Amino acid sequence: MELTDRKKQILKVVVEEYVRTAEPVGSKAIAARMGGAVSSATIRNELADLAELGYLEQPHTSAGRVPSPRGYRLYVNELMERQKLSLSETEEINQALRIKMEELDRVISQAGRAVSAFVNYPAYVTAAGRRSAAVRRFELLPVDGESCIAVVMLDHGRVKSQLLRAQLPVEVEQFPVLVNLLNSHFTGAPAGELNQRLMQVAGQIPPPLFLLLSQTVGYACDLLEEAGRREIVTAGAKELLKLPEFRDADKAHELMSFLTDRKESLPMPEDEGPMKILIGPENVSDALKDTSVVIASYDIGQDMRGLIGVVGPTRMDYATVAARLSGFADALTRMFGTHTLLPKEEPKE
Amino acid sequence: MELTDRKKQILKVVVEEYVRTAEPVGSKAIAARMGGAVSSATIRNELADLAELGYLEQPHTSAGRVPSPRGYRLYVNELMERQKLSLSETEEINQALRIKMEELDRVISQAGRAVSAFVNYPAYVTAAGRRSAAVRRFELLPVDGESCIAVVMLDHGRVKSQLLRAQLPVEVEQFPVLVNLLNSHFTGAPAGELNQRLMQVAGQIPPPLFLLLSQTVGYACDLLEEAGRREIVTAGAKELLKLPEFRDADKAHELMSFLTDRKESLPMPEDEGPMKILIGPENVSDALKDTSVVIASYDIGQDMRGLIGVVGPTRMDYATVAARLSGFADALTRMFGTHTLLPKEEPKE
DNA sequence: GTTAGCACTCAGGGAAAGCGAGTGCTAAAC
DNA sequence: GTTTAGCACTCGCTTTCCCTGAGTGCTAAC
Repeated sequence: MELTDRKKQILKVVVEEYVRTAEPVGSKAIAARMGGAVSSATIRNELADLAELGYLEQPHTSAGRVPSPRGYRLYVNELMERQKLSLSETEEINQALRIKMEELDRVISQAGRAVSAFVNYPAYVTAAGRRSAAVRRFELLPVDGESCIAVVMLDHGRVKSQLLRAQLPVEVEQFPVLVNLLNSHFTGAPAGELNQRLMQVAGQIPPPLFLLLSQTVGYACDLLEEAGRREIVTAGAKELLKLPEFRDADKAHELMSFLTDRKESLPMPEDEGPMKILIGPENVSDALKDTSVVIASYDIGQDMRGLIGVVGPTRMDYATVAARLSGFADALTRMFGTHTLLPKEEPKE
Repeated sequence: MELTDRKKQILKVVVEEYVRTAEPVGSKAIAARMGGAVSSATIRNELADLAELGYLEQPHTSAGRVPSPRGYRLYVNELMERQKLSLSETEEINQALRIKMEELDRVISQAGRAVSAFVNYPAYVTAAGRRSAAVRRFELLPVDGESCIAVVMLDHGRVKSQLLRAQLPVEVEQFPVLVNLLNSHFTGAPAGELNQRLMQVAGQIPPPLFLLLSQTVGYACDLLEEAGRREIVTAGAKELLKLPEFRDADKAHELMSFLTDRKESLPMPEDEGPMKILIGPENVSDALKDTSVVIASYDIGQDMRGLIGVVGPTRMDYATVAARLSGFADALTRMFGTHTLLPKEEPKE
């Protein structure tokens, strides 16, 4: 038995109708939506074939048909019409991203909320460097005899600073020495190596200075580690409650717990494709076995990359979600391209 | 009719039993829990009195009794036994707060999650200054001819920095001039005044410098505004789904939306008392009319103050929540007292 | 290959019945 | 006056049963 064009057409109608109503779709309804060209009896024959081929399922004998994961997959791969965003939708995205680009974390969490509100499903957002970061430059600003501000400049122009307190007094003249030492020995190296280098210079400088030094390096290590660790922000878990498949509080609770407490297990594809759709059992995590995830990637500067994902029931409006999500990803890429949050790395390096 | 000791005792049992089981409490159960000193018939008479006095309600004729908000209030004010935290609970709190004290925001959001997990209800956390903040000191670190790092030191030793790009080249020798200007004209003032001062010096310095100056001041304004604005973090909304009163998805959704989208309306008492309990209709927001909120405050340094709140059904285990919450608040206060995140303000000022 | 017709299936909804926890009242006991 | 046993009554909840109707699968005719 082969998959004729008409069968595909019917599958498409079933998916779209089921997505809309969340109710199994009957032969009559399909015949109606196909313009009455064929009768419901014909449709029934076709439906039986589609079920046998594994594209449709039947909740029980006397109910309509529901797409199987395989059916959704075919729909997504071949049948789905690529939607374009309307002008007002594009405007909505831009509006949502019209935020002060302060820290990356904030942008990401704001983006998460916005995406979720935009697609009406829970969403998650991440950003991670493609290679490990390193300190580009150190600076120390004396505050008083016992404390100073450590300024650490990372790649991509990210700057962080913190107040340090040396327990022992340090001469102001010593600071340039320390800064020199920091910049000559502790720049350009990955976090793991910094502590080794610290050990190497341990004996060569007086204790008060070393204390400050190690505090600064420790701070830098923290920053690098934090920059390397990808932070995952989830938003809009509450959207689940609007869906009929999650009216059951236990089910909703389970997935929400997953979204908030085990974010790390959310799918984070490494490959570079612009968009990925995981349907039901295609998901690795058990908790996502009967949900679908749509993931788009966006660029942050040259070598950082982020993901936006949307989690929903397998009965998801893939066409709309895909369109909106990729619109969002594009907007983010554009925004990071033009904005000053992460200026281009200096060429002279 | 007066409120005898025995009536109070019965009310206490009703509250505690109802909190435990979420089911209306019957006369027999009460008699049993009071050691069989009186019969259920006697209890019934007392229950009728308590209902008439407004401390109890009856969902329907043939059901047991349920505390009214007034009943809970009496319980909280007079009847509730102040619980002490067990050693393991104290340890659990300390464990949860054993985090790197990086930025205030992170500490707060981590604390929110921890509190929520600890009491099994949604929680929220805030921090706000008691008076408006001001910049204590500026510093500019040249990076190359066109950009520099602005370091802004606020009260309480909070330091923030950002990379600025002047569109026009600036001589390195000019930076100390600029820093002087910044420190002499733009420190100690509230955010609102900074822009006025910027106008005053506008004509007196060359454009490239002024550009950098205004960027720096703008950055400082943002920081001050951000520091003044109290950020509210909510966590653990999903805990609601475990409660029988929120098995209804719509109800849960409504409260969750409130918790995530209209946080600002959560109760934030101004008065200094260490703990506040709002029961059902005592809440101002409609969305909280049949929930209760328990709020504790903690100190951050000398003149910042934070709140932790817990939101739950009126049928809340007030004794335990109150004990755990105040334990948490104490732990936070202690932590901020000893930690270096916000060192004491220098006395010489 | 398509269609009309028809018997069959089965979830969902509503009515009816039974159950049981709990009440309120009365009258007797303390 | 307070407490208690006894008893009739109430009423939400659960179960059962029946009915309805949407939808199917099959067969036979087109």
